[in-house]
Amino acid sequence: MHPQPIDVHDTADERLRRDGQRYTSNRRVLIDALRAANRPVTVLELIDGAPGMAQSSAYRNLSVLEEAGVVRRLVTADDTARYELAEDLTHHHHHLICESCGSVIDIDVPAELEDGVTSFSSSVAKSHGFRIEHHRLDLIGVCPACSTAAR
Amino acid sequence: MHPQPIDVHDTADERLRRDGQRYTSNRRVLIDALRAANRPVTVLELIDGAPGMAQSSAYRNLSVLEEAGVVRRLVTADDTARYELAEDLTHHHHHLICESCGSVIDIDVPAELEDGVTSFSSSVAKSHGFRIEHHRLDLIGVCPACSTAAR
DNA sequence: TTTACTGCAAAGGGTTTGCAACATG
DNA sequence: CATGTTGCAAACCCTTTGCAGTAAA
Repeated sequence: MHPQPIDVHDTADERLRRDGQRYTSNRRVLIDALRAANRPVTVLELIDGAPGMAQSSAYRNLSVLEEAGVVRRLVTADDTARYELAEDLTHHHHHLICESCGSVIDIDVPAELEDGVTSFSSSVAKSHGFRIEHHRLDLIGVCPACSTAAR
Repeated sequence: MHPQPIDVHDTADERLRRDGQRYTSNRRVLIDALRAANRPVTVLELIDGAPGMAQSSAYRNLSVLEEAGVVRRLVTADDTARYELAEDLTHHHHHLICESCGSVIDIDVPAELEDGVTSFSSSVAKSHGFRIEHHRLDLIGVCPACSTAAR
């Protein structure tokens, strides 16, 4: 996929510069937190994990990072936004969502299924005149912790 | 699937009663609007289409209807909730979403692809200890209207 | 005649924005 | 030193809730 391993910070820096933005320490902290999480995290989680960063800075920076294509914003089951690193900095994946507690886990999908989605996608693009940018395949249910807690 | 055609109003009435609720005229209006829309609609759209219904009633009723399994609440790209009739009152389908204007269109997925998702789903259920309730396969891009407007 | 439903208005909670101070190229 | 960035606080918007009155079983 990638000729050589991508350095997330270098890439972030580069993409921000392209937008006339700077790769500040707040932004670096956010990227590190997202990388460490390995799952989509809420803004509140990010703020809690980065004491000293103002809420507004977190929101503003995430928005700038999204604009630069470094992170992706998701809205899943609850109404709070979650962020993850852009797929070209990690890998293509999908999500397993607990509709009880809202937690999200990354999952990988078999190549055959992925291919099926891709070809379906292009046929819909044609029939509906859409330019399709990406797709989203979520499995939604109740996580082990929540089903245990409900007992 | 259904031995005989389901009447949406009868079913709504029945499911509400089961919950100790009544099928009032406000609720009927919402159901009719959802049925006419044939796509997920925002609460604001529903309120606009039902003059005289208080915002709070719309939100409360949609919530009651969701609880009764008559409607489904979605959060797609923008952060506003959208509602549609429950799938067992319509049919299983997926969504084509414009990330520019937020509009949502219902789409049907080929049976083979659907089967692939189902079997993947049960393997994930096993491996992660999740009880999987449903899935979501969205195609996300830019609708014809928005790509034209951008020119 | 009890219980659910309604509209109104106020509160709630995640997110955005105005502004003056700060930091970076 | 010009422009981007920050923190603070206020504003914003969608949604929820308290309450007193109304309607249905």
